[in-house]
Amino acid sequence: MSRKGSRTTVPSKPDIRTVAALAKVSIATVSRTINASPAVSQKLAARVWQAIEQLNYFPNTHARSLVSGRSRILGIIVENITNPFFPELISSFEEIAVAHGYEILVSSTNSDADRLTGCVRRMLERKVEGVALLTFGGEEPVLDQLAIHNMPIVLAEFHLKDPKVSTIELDYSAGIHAAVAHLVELGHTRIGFLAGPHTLHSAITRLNAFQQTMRESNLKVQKDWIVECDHTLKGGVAGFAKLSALETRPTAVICSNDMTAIGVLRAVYMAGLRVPEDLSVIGLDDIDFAEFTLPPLTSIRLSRQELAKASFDALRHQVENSADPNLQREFLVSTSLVVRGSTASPKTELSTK
Amino acid sequence: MSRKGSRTTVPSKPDIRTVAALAKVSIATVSRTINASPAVSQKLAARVWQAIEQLNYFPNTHARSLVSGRSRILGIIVENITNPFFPELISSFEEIAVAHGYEILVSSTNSDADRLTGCVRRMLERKVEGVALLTFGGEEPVLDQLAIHNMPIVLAEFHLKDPKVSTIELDYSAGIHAAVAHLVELGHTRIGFLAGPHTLHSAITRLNAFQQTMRESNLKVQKDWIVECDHTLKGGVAGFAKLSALETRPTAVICSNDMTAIGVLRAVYMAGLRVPEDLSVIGLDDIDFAEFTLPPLTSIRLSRQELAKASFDALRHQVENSADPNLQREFLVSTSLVVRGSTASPKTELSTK
DNA sequence: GTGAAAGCGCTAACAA
DNA sequence: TTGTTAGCGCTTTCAC
Repeated sequence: MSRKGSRTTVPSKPDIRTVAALAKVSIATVSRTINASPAVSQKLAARVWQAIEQLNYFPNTHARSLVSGRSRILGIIVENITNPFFPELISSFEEIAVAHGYEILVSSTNSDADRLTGCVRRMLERKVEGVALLTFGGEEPVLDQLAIHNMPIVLAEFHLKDPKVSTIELDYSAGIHAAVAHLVELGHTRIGFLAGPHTLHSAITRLNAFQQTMRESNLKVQKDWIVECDHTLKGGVAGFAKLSALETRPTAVICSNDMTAIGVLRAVYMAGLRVPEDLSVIGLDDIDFAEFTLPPLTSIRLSRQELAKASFDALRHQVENSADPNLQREFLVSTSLVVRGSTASPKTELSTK
Repeated sequence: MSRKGSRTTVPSKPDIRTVAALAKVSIATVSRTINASPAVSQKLAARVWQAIEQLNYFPNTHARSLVSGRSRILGIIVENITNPFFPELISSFEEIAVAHGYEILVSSTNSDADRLTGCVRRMLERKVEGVALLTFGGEEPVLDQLAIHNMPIVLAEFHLKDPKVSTIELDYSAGIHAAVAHLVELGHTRIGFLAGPHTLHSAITRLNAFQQTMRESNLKVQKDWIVECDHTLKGGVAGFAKLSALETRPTAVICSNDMTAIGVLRAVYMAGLRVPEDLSVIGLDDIDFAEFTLPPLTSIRLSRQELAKASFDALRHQVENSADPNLQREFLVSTSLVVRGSTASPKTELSTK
């Protein structure tokens, strides 16, 4: 059977040997040209490129991956693509990856362990070269699976003594410090915290950073001023409901993420109260939306660009230096406060209630 | 050279022949078992599955794709992943695709022709089996490229006489009719429209649907009540600025998408005015956020689930029935009005100004 | 029902 | 420098 079984002369999908034939060189030379091997003479390279143009040829990545063992695909698994924080993160990650010749495979787990397992499985099947596990929690079930396959991974806020695992540490203290200081300066002493789900590392770290900061600032935080929400808009609404049922309420609240904060904004409004007059609220993440809420949300900024860049760099380092004995790396992404309109001095009558 | 070059006995990546050896069958039988070919006896199939479990084996998709010519990857290209409409759409699409054994490749073009070209190129290289081009405009430059490769595609609001191209028609009239009727009922007669960029099909269709509806409702729309924005939050702010500079202003405005509407909400607030008292605003898309804006946004719902499902179905139909002479299909996704708090009767003094 | 063997399109030795 | 060739891991005839 002949290799090229096309029945017509229609511009059928060109093949490396179609190119070779047209350029009158061997397929090896075509391969070398494509891969920018220095061992090709200018003359032949030119002929090859011309043939490539003419045929509108491009290599089959599956064949390439199969033989080279390298797919040039990176996986990125996020917690919830519906939280704008993540699309912004993915967008940055994609941009950097594509610029470096990598393709990305995106998946969202919605904090569902089964979905996560499925994602990882599919990524393993597709032979991704590394995975950025940006779920901020719940990654334990797949860690072994990934380790078996010796897969480079990067985790946020989760340390592992494995040379293939890099960590991105998020330093919330700077931002949270600034947030508390900002509130104190405005005259607040009763500051609450709407936490994220305790299953998320990020939620715990954020809460801890808050408590630590409050201690350092000699501010007491009443137990019921800390309420666990779920990082969603609805969760913020529910969180505020709990807070407003209290005898002594906080005059300001810091939220574990912006979605929660936006939910609070909404709930306060529905309760006939006003932000920031009746309650100051501060978010965390500083998603693009934060600037467009009513009132504009004061938020602790966590740079998606930095996080994406750190993730990519960690992965790339591991992928491209797999000989290096000490691959594990640690990155630090910091936070800072962006003051907008959702914070103000507490009303006197309320603050003494 | 021996085929299995592993230097150790460490659980190295199992291969189809590792499985075959362990199950004491041929690799063909393993392949048949995996692919659920009926021509395998229960007995052998059981042995094979056991070996697969034991080795924690799964097939190499690149090898599979290479030989079968099918990658089981679908591409989805959206306009702007930063607009929550799209993550919601992608999320649905992914869910459906994964449930049917497909992987997806996501890309966002940001309405940049070069980026689009790059996306398509990469998808072609990865041998996707179909592409959902949900950019709502600007897809012309890549249509030929895709046609050359005989790629099944699905387009929104853009018809093409090509058997490999399906179209999803979005019926805005239902929703826009309802929106205008709602405003009229509230007493509005001066209704403006903040359009999307004229480079987007969806923007044009939406504007046309609005104008048509206004005509049918015997409502005059002043030329400068229609202002072109860009479907972003900032664009909405800018759009309102233009509107408020007018001599005679509309008392209500329908926006081409929710992002624009949310921008308007913000701009009105900054101008010291109020929604809906001073201006009624209606969005389009009904993204999840719409329910959480202040006031909650009245919006024309465009179901992401329906759109995702129609896109997937169109693609799947074409991919799996490529013998069918009449592959081209057309889907219709409808819209409906969701009334919330951003619309009310116009203030008398303003409406007579 | 099962197996042997021929490639899918490409890269990377190895030869020349 | 360039070409020849042996596979990468799998599916799929074609014999048995």
